[in-house]
Amino acid sequence: MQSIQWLKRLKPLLLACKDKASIAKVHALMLLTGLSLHLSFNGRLIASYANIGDIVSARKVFDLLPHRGTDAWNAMIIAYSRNDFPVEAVYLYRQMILEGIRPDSSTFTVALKACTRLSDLKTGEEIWDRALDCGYEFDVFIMSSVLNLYAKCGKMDEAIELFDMMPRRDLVCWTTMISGLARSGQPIEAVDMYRRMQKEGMEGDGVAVLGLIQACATLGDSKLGPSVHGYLIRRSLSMDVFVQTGLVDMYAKNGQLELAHRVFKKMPYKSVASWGALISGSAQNGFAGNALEFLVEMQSCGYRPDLVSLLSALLACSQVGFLKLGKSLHGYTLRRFDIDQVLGTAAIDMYSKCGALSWARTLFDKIDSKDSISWNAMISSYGIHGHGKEALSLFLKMTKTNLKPDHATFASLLSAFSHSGLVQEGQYWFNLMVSEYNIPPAEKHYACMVDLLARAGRVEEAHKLIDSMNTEPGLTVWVALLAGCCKNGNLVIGEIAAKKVLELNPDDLGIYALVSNYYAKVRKWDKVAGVRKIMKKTGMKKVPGYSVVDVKGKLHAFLMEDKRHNQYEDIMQLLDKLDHEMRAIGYVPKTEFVLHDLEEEVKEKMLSNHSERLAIAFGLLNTAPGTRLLITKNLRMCGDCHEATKFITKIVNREIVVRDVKRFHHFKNGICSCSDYW
DNA sequence: CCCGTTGCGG
Repeated sequence: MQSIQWLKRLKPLLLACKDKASIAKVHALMLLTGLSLHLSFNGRLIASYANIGDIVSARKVFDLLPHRGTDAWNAMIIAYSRNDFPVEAVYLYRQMILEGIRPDSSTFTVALKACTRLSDLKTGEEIWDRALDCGYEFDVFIMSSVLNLYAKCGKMDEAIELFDMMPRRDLVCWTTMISGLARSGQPIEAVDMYRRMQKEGMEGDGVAVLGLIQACATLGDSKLGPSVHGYLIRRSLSMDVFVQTGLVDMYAKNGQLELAHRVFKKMPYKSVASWGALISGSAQNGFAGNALEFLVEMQSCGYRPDLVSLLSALLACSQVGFLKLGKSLHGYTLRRFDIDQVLGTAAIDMYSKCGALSWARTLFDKIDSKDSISWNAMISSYGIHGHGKEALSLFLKMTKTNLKPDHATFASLLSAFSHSGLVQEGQYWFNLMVSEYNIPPAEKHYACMVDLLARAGRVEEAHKLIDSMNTEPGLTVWVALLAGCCKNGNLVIGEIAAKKVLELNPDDLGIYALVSNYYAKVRKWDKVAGVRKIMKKTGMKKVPGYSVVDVKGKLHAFLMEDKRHNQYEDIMQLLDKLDHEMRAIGYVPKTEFVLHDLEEEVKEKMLSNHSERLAIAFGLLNTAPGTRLLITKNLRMCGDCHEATKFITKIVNREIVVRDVKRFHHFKNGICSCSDYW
């Protein structure tokens, strides 16, 4: 009886222990009074050590116990599970079974959680079978763990089936289903699940609504998100760091960066993940500058950037061609984290997109444990630089390793062929992908092939390939076909492609620009007007085009008609001078690339005001003669600017490298490395 | 009686 009273008195004491010394003091007291023999008390001691992350001491207590009951085993399994040792947790569960200790509901729950962490469906099902044998058929704790196991292992259908069979469901089970659906790419079903829960008389808490928030983040619905946010406020649900970070992530993913920032600024306590959500959201929506500023701000606020934030920052560098910063970030990240494929792959991508293809290759050769993603990144790198042959030889090298080329590898390879106009190779490997590698061609593979054929002038063949598809051809293949028709002009097929593209209601202004260009090319002015009418409707993604030029390791960004720039006058003067010289050697402005109804002369003026031209002129003005220029554009390079740049390299005798959203263009002596396959 | 289950950024 006395020991129970001791237990009651020492329990809060033990829970309040924040360091090893104070736990050890209580431990010593227990040994002195003989309390250590009390089973449940030992469980608490193990838990206390586990709480402060001292797994070694926890295990020492466990090992020294003369009698180990279910509670002690549970405490040790929980200790492993909580401290990120799922393998050990599962191992201990197995040992417990072998030693004939009877597991209880808690044991199964925690062991299942550990399996979920490991994505080990097989062991999980085995544990669940035993739980059923032990009579825990209707235990909601075990059931929610099983639902979560299925959800995390990508078996959402099984989870739904199981969920529907349950006689009683608590809020945690509903929440598991809602966030499981949201994260497995079924956001609409997640929202439906929430509504179904409400209909059955259950109201969600903050955690459940967070599932809804995640659904909105993947749904990309700019109206549903704020309405869920409003619902959260109306019901005055707890807004902890998790929920608030979820909101930041949701707004950021939907491109509503101002709203994301507003929620973020109001957060009383921020976590590293909150910063990460903001940084990655900015980087992924093309706001590279903001992403990098947030990284700096994060550090000055005393937060240490973790791998996720750093990877997002690397992505931002590769978007704007910020080689200098990208390189130092890569170095910094390497020093802090183990070299792994994720970082390696991100860095390969960054180096190659910043124009340092050979550095990318050096890094690639240095990575010890390359996975197929590393190979794919390197193959794509050759592709965007227009080195189709090198991409192929690297691919062949990969087939000699024990890694199998997958659908993504072939997507990289085929796109490399299309950037280099290697039609025969493309057809050969496309066929082999299906017949030898048993990879069913997906939309992206067809898009590459259509692109390859159509741009090479084989528009009919491209159209036939689309007809042969087993699945409904989507937007990307029709856009590829139309782009080919735009280049080579094919009235019948171009008409079909343009119609299909419009039917699919793209939300990207760039695609409408392509349709408009096509109609302009075949002189169907009424259709051009029709497309422009659609473009004027709001609700479409308006990505402002900008170009960035690297001058002595410093970046300078230009928008179209950037008159605020302090060298604007000089830039315009230089462009004027170049314009005259260009015309003298055969340049004719391609005014069809201007999408407004204006006088020809005004259109020509607009062309020479494009951001890429301003960036080139600024670069020419501020670097020594002969210096290679590197320009990065966030959209496709304008066709007229592409033509003009060829002439400029001839006149100024410089190498100009432009990386647009699709690929690299190395301009030299009046020709471009893309052979006009842009 | 308690424990254990669901939730953030790549």
